[in-house]
Amino acid sequence: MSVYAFFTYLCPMKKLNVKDRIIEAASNLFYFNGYNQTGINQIIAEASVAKASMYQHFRSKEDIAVAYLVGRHTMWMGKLNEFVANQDTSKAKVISCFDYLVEWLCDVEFRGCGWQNIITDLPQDHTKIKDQAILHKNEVRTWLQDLLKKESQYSIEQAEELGDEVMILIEGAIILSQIQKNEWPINSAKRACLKLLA
Amino acid sequence: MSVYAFFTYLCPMKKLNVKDRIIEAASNLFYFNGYNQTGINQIIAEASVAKASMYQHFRSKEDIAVAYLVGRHTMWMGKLNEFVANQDTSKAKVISCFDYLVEWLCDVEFRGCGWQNIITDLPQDHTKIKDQAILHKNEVRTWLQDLLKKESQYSIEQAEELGDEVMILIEGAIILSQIQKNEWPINSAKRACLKLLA
Amino acid sequence: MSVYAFFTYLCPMKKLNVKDRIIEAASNLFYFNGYNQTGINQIIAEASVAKASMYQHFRSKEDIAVAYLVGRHTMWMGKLNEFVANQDTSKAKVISCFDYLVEWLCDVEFRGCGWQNIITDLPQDHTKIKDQAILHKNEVRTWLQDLLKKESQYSIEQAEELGDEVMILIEGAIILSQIQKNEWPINSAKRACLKLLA
Amino acid sequence: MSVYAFFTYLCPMKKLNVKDRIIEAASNLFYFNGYNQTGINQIIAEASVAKASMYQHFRSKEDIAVAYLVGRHTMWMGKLNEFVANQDTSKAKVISCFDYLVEWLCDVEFRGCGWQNIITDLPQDHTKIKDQAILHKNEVRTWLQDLLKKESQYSIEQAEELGDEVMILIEGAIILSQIQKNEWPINSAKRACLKLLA
DNA sequence: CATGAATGAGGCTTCATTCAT
DNA sequence: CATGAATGAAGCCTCATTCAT
Repeated sequence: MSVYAFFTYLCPMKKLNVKDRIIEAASNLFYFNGYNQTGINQIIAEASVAKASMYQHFRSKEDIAVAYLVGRHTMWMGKLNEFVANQDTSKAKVISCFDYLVEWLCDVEFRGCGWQNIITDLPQDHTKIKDQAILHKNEVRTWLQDLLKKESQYSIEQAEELGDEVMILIEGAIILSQIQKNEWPINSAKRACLKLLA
Repeated sequence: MSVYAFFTYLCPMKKLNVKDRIIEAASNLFYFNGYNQTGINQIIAEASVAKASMYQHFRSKEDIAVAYLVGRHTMWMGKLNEFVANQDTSKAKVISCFDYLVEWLCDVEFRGCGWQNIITDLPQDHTKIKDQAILHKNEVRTWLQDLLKKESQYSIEQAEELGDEVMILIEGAIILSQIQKNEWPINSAKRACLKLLA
Repeated sequence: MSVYAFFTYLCPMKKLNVKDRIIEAASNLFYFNGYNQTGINQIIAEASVAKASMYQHFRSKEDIAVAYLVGRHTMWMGKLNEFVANQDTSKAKVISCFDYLVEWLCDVEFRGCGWQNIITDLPQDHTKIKDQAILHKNEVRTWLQDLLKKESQYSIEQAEELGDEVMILIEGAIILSQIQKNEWPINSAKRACLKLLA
Repeated sequence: MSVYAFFTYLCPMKKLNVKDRIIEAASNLFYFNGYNQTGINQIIAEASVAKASMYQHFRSKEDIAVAYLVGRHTMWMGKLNEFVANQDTSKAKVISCFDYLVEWLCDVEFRGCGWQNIITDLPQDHTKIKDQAILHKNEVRTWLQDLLKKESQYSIEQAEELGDEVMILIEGAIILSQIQKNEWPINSAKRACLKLLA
């Protein structure tokens, strides 16, 4: 299965306890099938956990989703940092983000972004989930800006603006490749990124 | 209510018949609340229609969504064309797309793209809806490329590449402004667009 | 298709008018799929008739079923009489009834008796349909008794008793072959009939 | 109420739990009103159970029917064995089956056979119910044959043939008495049985 | 004689959650 | 820490029938 699937990424050696089994099961179901498409019963079946045991650890389905997103953030940022580590310059790291996207999204058959996917069709009151999305996207944004700020080529202001622009290319590439089930949007985004950072 | 809300855009004068009442009610609910958050009962209540009347016109909830997306496409492209009409050059029209985004998305309180929102959390077998999203995005893509091809500044190849890059900026701006509930992503996207088309 | 399927048996040459088209369509659907499994919409679709046209000819679904049963009675008794016509003696005619059952039931893949099938799962108030079943079974009963009364071998009383016994063998053979989807019950019934009429 | 009505036959003393309450309510409704005439809502109302509780115990309405038929089989065979127990010979036991039919069918006002009634008007895909009918009828058939094999009067072959013939008389008597709402078919069947076993 | 839109009642099933054990 | 029974609300959909045209 996809290396981007298992939450096990976070603790690959230990036998998982109940809470982590729930999170892992829910993570794969939420990401690959969707939050609304995933029922509580599916989660406990997949996790081999009793229903009330689950509600002992999580107040609601939304809370499980929050745990899923927290874990996914750690995993996703970890993989990203790993991926760009072998690039020499900050600018090269930023550009190689798009290679990361290709690897990731092809691997998950263009299932798109876990945060984008979950916030688009949610009850009005599921604010905790929406907050997670804001949090995650802000961290990615800052991560990009921080890298570009290390490039003497750009002023602080330029670095921030460029970071935002790259961020938007990333978001657009993810959602468009998901709709089209094709990697061309990621390639186009990389090309645009190269022009902007020139 | 938002000028982008009512399907009535398409036939603003006539008293709506049952089918159109259903589409209008469903359109607003699907767009503003989400496809999964909207029940058949809500739709028929809002449209003041009996349940079986609804199923006389639409085989399933998915089919209503398809009608919604078809109508929304006409509305959205119409508004876009109207908006950019007062620009002199093709390039200016493309750039003013981002002003269109600002007007639209602020008006709907950053509710995002109807097609992006509906395809991210859907049963596997809802292919008709997914096809509508592909269709819509392809039309926007072609629309952008066709405009840029009219600019003698660019070769055919350049126009196509630039069109794709602008497309990605648009998609990224929409989804990111939706998550952040803020227009900065649209402004950043416009800035990036200006650089790319320079 | 099965020669026992089409109601057309009754008027094989003429182009069918609306009423007859409805009866024919309903007949095949009621018999082969079941009364409860058959919807009004299926009937009008199969008959290529508008819904209100149908309600012009029949007050209710039950009334269509009555027309179906009346037609089926004529058809079924007609085929039976045709089948036994080449037998010389009355007793031989009665015995050959079971050959008729084999031909008929194999042809319709052991779909069983139209009257038995329709009266077993019906709203309490569908008395008109139940009456049709009583009528039909009484006619078959009388038909058998009348044949046996022609045999000088039996007294009137004996003929009536034997007729009832044969009737029961026929009913049992039909329903049991339907459950088992096999012709052995018909063969066993014929064997028993031979013993009783000996 | 009829002693043949309540599933309580199986556990007459204990206070019934939810699952058994469902089976009992459904059993009476399915048998006396028919499978198609009985809605889930009626069952849960009669059983005083919440809808979702019901679906915790049974995957579908068909599954409830299977449980009904399994329970009915135990009840029906039990009552039959009880009834014929006081007969001395195997032959007498077989013959007294028809007295059992009279007692039973008069008691239930000629409502007929639960298995015959349920398989005649069923969706194509309800195979589990149809299988139950085959199972039940096979057990009755074997039960008759086994009894007759104990009679030294008959060879094995004769016993099997006679068993089948009696089986058909039983089936015919049940369905015909149901249509006619009268016990004469059972009496005729008994008379025929006496002749065949002579 | 034909049409198809409109209906109210009800069909079966699933949801996330809580409770007693 | 685990269990699974029980729940109310809601899910999507189909029924036979009537109405205005």
